[in-house]
Amino acid sequence: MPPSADKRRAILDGALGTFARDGYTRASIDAISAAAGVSTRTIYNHFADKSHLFATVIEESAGRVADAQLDLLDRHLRKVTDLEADLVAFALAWLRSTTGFEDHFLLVRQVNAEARHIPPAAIDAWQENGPRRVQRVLGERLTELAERGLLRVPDPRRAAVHFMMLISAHNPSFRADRVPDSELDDLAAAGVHAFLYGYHPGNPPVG
Amino acid sequence: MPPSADKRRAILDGALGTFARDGYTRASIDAISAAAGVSTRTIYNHFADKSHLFATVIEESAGRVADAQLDLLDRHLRKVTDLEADLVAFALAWLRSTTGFEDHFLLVRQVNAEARHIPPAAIDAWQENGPRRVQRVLGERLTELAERGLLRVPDPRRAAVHFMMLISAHNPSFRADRVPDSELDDLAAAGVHAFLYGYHPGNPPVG
DNA sequence: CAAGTAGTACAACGAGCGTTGTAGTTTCGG
DNA sequence: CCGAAACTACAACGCTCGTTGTACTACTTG
Repeated sequence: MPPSADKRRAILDGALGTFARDGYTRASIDAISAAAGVSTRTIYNHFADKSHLFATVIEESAGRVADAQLDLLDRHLRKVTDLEADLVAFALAWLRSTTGFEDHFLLVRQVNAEARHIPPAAIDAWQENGPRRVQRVLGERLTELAERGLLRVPDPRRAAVHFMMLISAHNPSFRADRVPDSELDDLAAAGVHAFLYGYHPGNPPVG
Repeated sequence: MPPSADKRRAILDGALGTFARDGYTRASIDAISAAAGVSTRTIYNHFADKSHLFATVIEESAGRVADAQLDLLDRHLRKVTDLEADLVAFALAWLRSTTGFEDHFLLVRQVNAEARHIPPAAIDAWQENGPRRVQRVLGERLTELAERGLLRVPDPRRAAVHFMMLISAHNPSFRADRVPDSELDDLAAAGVHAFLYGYHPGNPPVG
């Protein structure tokens, strides 16, 4: 009888929510086991200790989020016909998708806060398995658009980061405060507009 | 003999560093008192409890950082002659100034992670006393530039946020990894260029 | 059906923490 | 120089937590 994959899944799900909401230190093994519907002992049968559980949770969750985002990239930026409209549609889909992964992005903020207390290897596994993968592919799509003459992209990775920051620019210092649904369209449209034309008065050229 | 202002300052300084590095939960009163060179009892003579101490630390620190940033705004964006060069100089000064406030920005990440466990009033006091003040003034400066015909700024607050995000766009998901000094110039220059001209191939207009 | 193992409930441990009380010491204004 | 009160050192309290051991139950597989 091998350790059950179902229990493992339940533990990871419960741990994600608990770590995300309470942070590493505050999240007790008891609380995680309760959230997972599992005994504390079972957690220790699946994971060596709390820190290994945490590292597994963040890497696994980042992988799933990155998969979803890569899917969005594929669906929106493979065939672009109306540059600005398609970028806005993509930005909106991107923003809306974050609603389904709230615990994950909460957890990312926990990682940012706890960085000093997390082994660099775990940080790197998370970054590589998640954000960096997405940034690379977004950079590739932007490069394709540049090759079609629709953009000017001297540094794909930087352009990808600029794009992501602009479309999610709500409150730079406090990511926890939510964007009201009614402002999502504005946020995406303004972000894409700034990404394309900046704030120089000559732009957009034909405006 | 009123409670000593020196001791209060020492407590706030020690608490800032300890909270910033270890987070609210992990930072023990013993560790804070040791960092401050003060007995634990003195902390409780100055502050009601740990949570009030934390709220005071973040608000106070945010105020000092905001003052420094407002100073930079005054020095760089009052008289602009060469738009792009002056913005790059401002961006660089801004980025360099963060080096002197590392503990503060660490603390901000802790607040982002702990948001659910901090009273909304404390969050608001921090936001108002710090980031929002700076965003408003940056918005005003950008508006002045727009009135001189140097920019097109439909929404000052949004433009301010876009500017700040673009010039500090290093790793969106992991703010803890430092920008090497050698890349600061590139970061500022690329951020300002994107802010002015975006990624549309027609820009910059005169090339 | 029989056996072995995953899972559970529960108790126990040692350690750390926030907070308070107390008694002694330092410091500073009058 | 004296007295009030700010400060310190220290012990104690009640609580929580990570982790482990143990004895019992449930399930799956041969």
